[in-house]
Amino acid sequence: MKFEAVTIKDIAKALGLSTSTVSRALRDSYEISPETKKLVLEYAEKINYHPNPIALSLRERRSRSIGVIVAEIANSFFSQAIDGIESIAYKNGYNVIISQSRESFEREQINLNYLTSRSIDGLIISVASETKDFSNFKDLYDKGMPIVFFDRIVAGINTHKVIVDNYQGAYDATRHLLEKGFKQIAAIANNEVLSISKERIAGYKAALADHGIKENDTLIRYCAHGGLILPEVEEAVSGLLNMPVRPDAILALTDKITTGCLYILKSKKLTVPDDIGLIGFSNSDLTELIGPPLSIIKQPAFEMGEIATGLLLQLIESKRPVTEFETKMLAPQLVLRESSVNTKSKHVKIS
Amino acid sequence: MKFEAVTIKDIAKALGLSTSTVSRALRDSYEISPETKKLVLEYAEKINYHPNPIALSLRERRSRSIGVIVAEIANSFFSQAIDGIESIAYKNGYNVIISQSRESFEREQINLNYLTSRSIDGLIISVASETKDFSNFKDLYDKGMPIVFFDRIVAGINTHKVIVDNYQGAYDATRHLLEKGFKQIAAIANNEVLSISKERIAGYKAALADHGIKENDTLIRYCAHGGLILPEVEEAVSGLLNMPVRPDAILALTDKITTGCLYILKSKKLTVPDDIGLIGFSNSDLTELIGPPLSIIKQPAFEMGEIATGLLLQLIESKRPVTEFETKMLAPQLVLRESSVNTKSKHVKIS
DNA sequence: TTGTATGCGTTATCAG
DNA sequence: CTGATAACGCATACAA
Repeated sequence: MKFEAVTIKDIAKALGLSTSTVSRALRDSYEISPETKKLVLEYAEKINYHPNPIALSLRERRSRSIGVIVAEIANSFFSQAIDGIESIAYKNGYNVIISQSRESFEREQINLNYLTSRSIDGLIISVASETKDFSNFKDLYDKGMPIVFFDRIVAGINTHKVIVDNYQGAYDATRHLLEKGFKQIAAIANNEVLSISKERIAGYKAALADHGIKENDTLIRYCAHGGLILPEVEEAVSGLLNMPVRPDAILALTDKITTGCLYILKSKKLTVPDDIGLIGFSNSDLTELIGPPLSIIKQPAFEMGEIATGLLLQLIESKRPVTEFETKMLAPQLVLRESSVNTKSKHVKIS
Repeated sequence: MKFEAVTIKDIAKALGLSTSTVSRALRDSYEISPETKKLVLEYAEKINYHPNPIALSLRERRSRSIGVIVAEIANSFFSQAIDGIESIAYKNGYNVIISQSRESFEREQINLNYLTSRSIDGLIISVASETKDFSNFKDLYDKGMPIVFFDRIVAGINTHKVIVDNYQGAYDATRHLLEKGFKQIAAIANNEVLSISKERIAGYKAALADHGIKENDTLIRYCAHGGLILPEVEEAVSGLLNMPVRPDAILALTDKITTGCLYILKSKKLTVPDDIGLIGFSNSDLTELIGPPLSIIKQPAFEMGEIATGLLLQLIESKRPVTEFETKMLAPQLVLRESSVNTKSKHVKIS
């Protein structure tokens, strides 16, 4: 009843051959007699032999598995990205080991250590909102670990990064609100240090500037922990609503924050867009059903996962270090509920 | 620049010791001189030594990783369950390797083979809707692989299973529709062979019977592929709407089907509950924001993942075969939007 | 207390 | 064409 798997040795013994011969037969090696080969293959099939992947890993110094670290699995954006990651990994015979940072630097680093130390061949990561110190990523990368960053990237490490055009997404969203007649547009972003926050806030500011509206930093709120808990978003929203001059619209810059805003506005009995304007990043497949109609900015999460994995496997298998700074950019999709749907998607390589 | 990790051998060489001594020092073994131990530990710390988990796995015949197979990662129910799984695994030092069947039997079996053959210590699985042949699970289990089924379980294998009280959930939902005055209640379920379909349909029928309504099998539709693609749900919905006597309400028996119904009804410009009643299983964190108010049945997915993992780790670590048939049951939560929120949760052990 | 030898399952190298 | 041997990194039974 014990779980005893069959090994090459078992086959060798049963057939009166040496393990090396059996190995060669299974590997379809060049020098092997057809009869022996047939014999071995048939017997292996019969007793349902499968090579032990761990032994293979030890020998080949590769685990054929890639690590993934995201803030939260149960978040539409990330789960869609993981879907894409798994798809490509599966096609290429790789396993996907997932772990979540829950926006905690400490937990991220523990997972990082845990996954690395040679049990993964490469890493795909979207950094935690708390993370300010990227030296461990840098060290790991310098030691030769293939890494691809996605969504929340780390500047200063010359490896692949997969992101949407966050600047443009936020710009478009802000412009949409402006065109709808909103004037005092507030923005709620994830932690200030994150690449996505910086880029999105920059797009927001640019849109305001282009419409001749003076930016006002008191209208910008950050959620230090990525809005992981509702009270954090509530504080931001309440802070905005209690301002002397109340903003007339909110731009929510992540999935989590958009959802948070929806709940809080609902609890405060504020309807969108009559009482207050709202547009936000969201990847839920239900946002388009939310009433009153809510315009959203949707990221091509699945595709980002696919692309990131393709690049990572390329890095892993070519074994060559990335010598040039490459970034793939995809445009996020602005889904306007009141007007037409604007679907643009493109790849841009920037240097 | 190559990724050369430091090994015990490196430490041994540097310190002029044997690998076994170093190993013992690191393992905090019984007989080892304090000085040597200190020396080794400090040096290991200094050069950032981490044991190679693959070598450990080979030697200990355990990988400290568990496999998870679900239909789709990008599905709220499953991603929440995976969240729970990862939480417990993380706490216990286990890795989680995920893969998706996409409701395909073939892909499920490939993943199964892939994950097993000794690279995982245990398996948590929710079977694909296509799967009718469970012999591979049975064989695997008989060979000693610890397995825990969740949500979509397999009868006839005496191992742990984690499910909600599907019968009761569907019963409550149906009763809710009946109490709202709906008479002709249709049901759309996942593949007929699935445990969840059978249990939920049974609950649905029982509620009808208890209200003196004769069950009508033409009002029950199944999605052979779990409603993975929208057209499949559309066919079911359209079929129902085109019936001579059109049903006045729909009970959607999975997340995917509920979302599908919402989209299809919307495209047909039918509003809920004025044009047609609707209640469904859903785990999205946005369903409660959908307008008009939609009542849903929400499963404790996160907790199910946690419990399944706890049980699995117990199986793995105790190494004893499950001798008694155990099933943990949790009541699903009926979230009634129009009335009060009914939150009941309990553990029931059935035999 | 420490060192030597062995094995976990596999493949590559080198003899035969 | 096939077999013996070493090695991947680690832990342990056995020797010293």
